[in-house]
Amino acid sequence: MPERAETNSDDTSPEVRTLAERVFHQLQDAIVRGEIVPGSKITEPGLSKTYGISRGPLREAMRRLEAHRLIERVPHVGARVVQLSMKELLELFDVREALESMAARLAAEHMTAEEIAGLRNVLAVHESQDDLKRGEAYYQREGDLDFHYRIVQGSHNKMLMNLLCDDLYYLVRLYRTQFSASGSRPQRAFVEHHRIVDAIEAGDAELSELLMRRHVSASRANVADRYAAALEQTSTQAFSQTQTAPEK
Amino acid sequence: MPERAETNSDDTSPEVRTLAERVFHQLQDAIVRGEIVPGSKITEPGLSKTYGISRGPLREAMRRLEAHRLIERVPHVGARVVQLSMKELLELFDVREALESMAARLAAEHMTAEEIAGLRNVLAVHESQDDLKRGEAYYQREGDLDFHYRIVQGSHNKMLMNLLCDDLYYLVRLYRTQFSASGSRPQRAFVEHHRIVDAIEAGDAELSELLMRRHVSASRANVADRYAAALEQTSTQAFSQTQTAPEK
DNA sequence: CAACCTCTGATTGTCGACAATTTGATATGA
DNA sequence: TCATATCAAATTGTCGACAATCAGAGGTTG
Repeated sequence: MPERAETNSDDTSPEVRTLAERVFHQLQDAIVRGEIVPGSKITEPGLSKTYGISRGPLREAMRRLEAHRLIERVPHVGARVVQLSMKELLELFDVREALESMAARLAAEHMTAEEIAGLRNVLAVHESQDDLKRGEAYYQREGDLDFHYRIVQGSHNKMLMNLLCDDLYYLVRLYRTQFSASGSRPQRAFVEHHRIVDAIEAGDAELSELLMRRHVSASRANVADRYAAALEQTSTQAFSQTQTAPEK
Repeated sequence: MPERAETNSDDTSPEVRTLAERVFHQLQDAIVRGEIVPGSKITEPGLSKTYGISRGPLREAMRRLEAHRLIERVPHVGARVVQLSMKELLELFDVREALESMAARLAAEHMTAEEIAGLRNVLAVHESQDDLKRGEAYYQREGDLDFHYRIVQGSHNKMLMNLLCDDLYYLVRLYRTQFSASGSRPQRAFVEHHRIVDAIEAGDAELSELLMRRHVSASRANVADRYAAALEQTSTQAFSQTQTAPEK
């Protein structure tokens, strides 16, 4: 539970001792949650006024957002929030498949008993919420990432953790708000999660890797299928936007 | 050949229209080449004077270097050039194994005839230099990366390209200057390179992935073995530094 | 009417100065 | 001698102002 530090609305959180840090996290949250509409242009004077800080720290925060691929900057022109195309989304899934399968393999080798217990606990929470039948949204939105988070942590590979947790997962969350449709194959994904934990607990590195690879791959295929179906009946309801022109 | 834009000693290169951009690339090169000694502290006034720019753009460049994991910053304290430990180096190899095997798989599916021809040409250049028996240094240092570069490009996955070429490969080069010893298994790696290209040309995605995975894994094992051997005879000559205390 | 040019407004890039914090040294005391 | 407290120098964080550049409105010309 104390993993991610979110909804830290303001002031002196543990690691936010500088204005640039704080506004970086605030902007990151705002973008991931869709509060700043994807594709829209963001100007330095505007943000400077909104967050009540000077342009100096703001520019540093934007540089970090750019490095995390949450905004795109063009010299002398400006910056705008990224807008993932379906192509880029599928690319993201390929990277996740490679990285997370490796993470699962390493997790099977290095995860401690406590970490495995915590992982099982996450599954239990999901199960209870799934029984309530209304947890689907939460399950797919944040709970699913909790599961993947813990496995990456269990790999005990700091570089892997940085890549997945600090870079890619924010993009995943951004996608989930951009394409309003959630993955929506809860029960199947749920079973897969259990199988993966079983393999990790058994210390079966190869199986863990294989199952995680299939899990991500299936998720990717699901998204691709739904997209194709939505394209068929051009009444694009499920996928709110596909390639809408950048506004303003 | 026009791939990487290096040795752009100064001024108006194609994409370097701002001071922050330029000093970023200059610092990146200086760090990767070891001109700035790893672990040493770098101060803003110092760099500001060295490169003749104000601290504003300099700080933005440093933020980018931080995002690329080439320097480490502590708020209110300062920044220092990263110093890879053997543990981190092995972690880097695990990430490369995951990412590059995926890249090889995608390359087998998407690489064009021209790209494959270019790849074969790279191998030919390596071969001729290997015949000269003195190309070992080049082969292991830059030529090897050329090969991997092209395969990643051939994956046609922009996200993968960004991760590997913009982030990890600079770390790889940094490691090669830090641990002065080169990988040094040229002939074997050379054969493996050929096998991989064969598989890609045949469009065999699974085989390409497997061979690349083994290739990176073998490289990792080689480094680990050499390190263990160097540790045995504590006269650490091959590995210049293992965990030297940060200086100054 | 369309294409091109000009100019204005706004935004980005850069700089120097001031405030806040840390680090290391010096001095003081037990 | 060791530990602690104080202080000064340097470095980092932040700000406001100026210069350079771009996007769009409006007018001109073919």
